Amino acid sequence: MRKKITKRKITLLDVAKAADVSAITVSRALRHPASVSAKLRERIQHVVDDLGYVPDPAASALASARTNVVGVLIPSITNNVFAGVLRGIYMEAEKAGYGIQLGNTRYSMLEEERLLRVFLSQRPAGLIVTGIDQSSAARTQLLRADCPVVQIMEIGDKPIDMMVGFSHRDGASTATQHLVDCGYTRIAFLGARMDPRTQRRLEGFSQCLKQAGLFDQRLVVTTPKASTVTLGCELLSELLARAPDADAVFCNNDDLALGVLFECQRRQITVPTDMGICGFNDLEMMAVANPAITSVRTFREEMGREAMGSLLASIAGTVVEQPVIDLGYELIKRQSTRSVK
Amino acid sequence: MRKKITKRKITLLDVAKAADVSAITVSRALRHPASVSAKLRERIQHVVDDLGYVPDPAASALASARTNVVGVLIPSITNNVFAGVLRGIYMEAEKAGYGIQLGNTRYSMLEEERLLRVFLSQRPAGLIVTGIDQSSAARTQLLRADCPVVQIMEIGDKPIDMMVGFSHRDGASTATQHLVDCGYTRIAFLGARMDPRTQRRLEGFSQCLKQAGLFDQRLVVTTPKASTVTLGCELLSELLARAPDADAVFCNNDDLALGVLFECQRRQITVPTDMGICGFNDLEMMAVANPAITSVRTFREEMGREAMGSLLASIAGTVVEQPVIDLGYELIKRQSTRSVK
DNA sequence: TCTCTAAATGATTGCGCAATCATTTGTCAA
DNA sequence: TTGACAAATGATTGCGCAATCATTTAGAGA
Repeated sequence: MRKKITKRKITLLDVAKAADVSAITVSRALRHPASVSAKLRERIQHVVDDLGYVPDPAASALASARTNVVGVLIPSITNNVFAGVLRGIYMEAEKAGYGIQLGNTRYSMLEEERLLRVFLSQRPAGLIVTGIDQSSAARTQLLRADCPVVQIMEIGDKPIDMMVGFSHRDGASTATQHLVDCGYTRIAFLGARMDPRTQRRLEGFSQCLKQAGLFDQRLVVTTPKASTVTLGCELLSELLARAPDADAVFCNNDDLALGVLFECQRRQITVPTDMGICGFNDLEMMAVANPAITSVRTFREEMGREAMGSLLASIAGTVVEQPVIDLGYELIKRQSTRSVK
Repeated sequence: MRKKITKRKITLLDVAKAADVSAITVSRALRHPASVSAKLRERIQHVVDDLGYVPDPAASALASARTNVVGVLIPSITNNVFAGVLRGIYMEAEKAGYGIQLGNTRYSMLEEERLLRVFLSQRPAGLIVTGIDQSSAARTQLLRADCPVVQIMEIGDKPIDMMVGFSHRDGASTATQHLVDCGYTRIAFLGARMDPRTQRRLEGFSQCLKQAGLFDQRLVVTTPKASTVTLGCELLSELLARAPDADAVFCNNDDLALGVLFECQRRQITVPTDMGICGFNDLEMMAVANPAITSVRTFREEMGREAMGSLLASIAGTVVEQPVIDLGYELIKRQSTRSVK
């Protein structure tokens, strides 16, 4: 299957000879055009185009001890939420000519450590990691890394380097308070996966309800399973079996919320009067469901862009003035929650 | 922000000295354990663990003119369909110790060419590209590439090297025939993005309906916009404005189908009696919608796994016995289509 | 025990580039 | 015109590893 290459590779030296300059001058002309006179730059560029010279990243990496690849560690590649973030990351990376190496930690700290070791051995230009709950070994590796690091999705007190995210606890708390304000009194929490961010959402939920004197542990239904629409149906069924008087649910995320809506439709439970529904992330489809589903909007693509932007600035040597960026969230109230006082 | 590394890097030579063997023996012990005696292998492994030696991929790539990175070109990173494929790709790649470099062509042939040039300059171990409609320049590049290539998502006559996919035309045709068999007579096509695969689905749709004597160009509603649930609502509205008598829709994909269902609910159009709905891909949520939505199931994760599997086999030098793998599809009939004769 | 062959191990070299330091050229003010 | 200094360019070297070829050792058969 493998084809043979017959033609010898065009190297920097070939270009240099053809342009009648030294190899290093060609190298400079391509990497730091400003450091070469305009005349030479033009001549060299012409020869480069002519010969079809393409730099060898491996040789460059070896000589400079630095690649132009940014490592990105996320816990899932099928989760819609990360798709948006990745999109933002790619957009910025591409513009700047950086490549992305993606690692899937599958919500496992051990796997994260392993991938980190692999990635760091490749001398990345920078690293983007998800969340703020790295294992202490991973944290140590990241602190020692000789490249900038951005933690995304969340914000916290002790950034390894930079952070771009928002407070999941506050987002959940705001959403829950909205349900309380609507007059719902038996408000449930449906949670899948239960990763650190979901945990914090549950904290925000619990805190808010305790303050309102409405917290009931029996209304908290969680599972370690991955979140799906189907699972939303199942969790609602479980909730109703346990607590038939539940009158609202705050869902870990929008997949579950949609499943809850579908299950309510099947059970002839009227939304929002018999059951209020609130999701998290505000996926595009939330706005067109029947009824449209209230959700906490998060700025995922922007998060990716900001993360890569900070990283690139740091790689370029700029002192990043704002190492922790809080992108916030926005509660989008729709028909699935309404005042039932 | 950048930290300084003080400790010198541990190299192959350091390990070799500590184990009292030559550097190349250490290299062999790590890459081809079988070619080194068991005794030595063990001694070397011990020293490697002891010193925490990690090979430098850049040096390895330079010396061997080969990386352990597989380039993957997909047209979208937010599209659910590719998320599944990527998952399969990552699973296999990880097991074999290969890294993935992802490129987003954004449905642009020019961008694909550009990314191909970038990727090929990095001496990838293999390439996975989407579809069979590469530009002739891209195709030439791929044919010349000195690494194995897998085309995914579709199958066709002239594989560059290997292919893993299915026939979109046949899938669409089967789904359309099902609608015909149900007794629908004014069957519409809703299509977004209109990439080559969607085009072929439209071809299958048209061909089937022409054969049944039911084809009507006014029932074909397409847009270059990216597919979303919201867009499904809009396209149905457009269809009904144009042809109020439409009694079934075959949707380009499941996002649109869900949007159509939502819009039918809003308009009090009863599914499946007043309107039959069929999607494509069979995303998880199709099964739990109300009514559950008929769809053409595709085997996306398996496609990723098979593609990477073939690639790895080819990289390993195995002669791939089956260069074109047709994974087929499966029509999943649900409540959104029912006999209305 | 000796030869022959295969398996195991080693020495040398170069992959293509950028860092470092050295040198040349150009520019400006006195 | 000259000197001083900055800008532009060049020569050398080594990054860490694997390919190639050479050599040694072990094992089998006679």
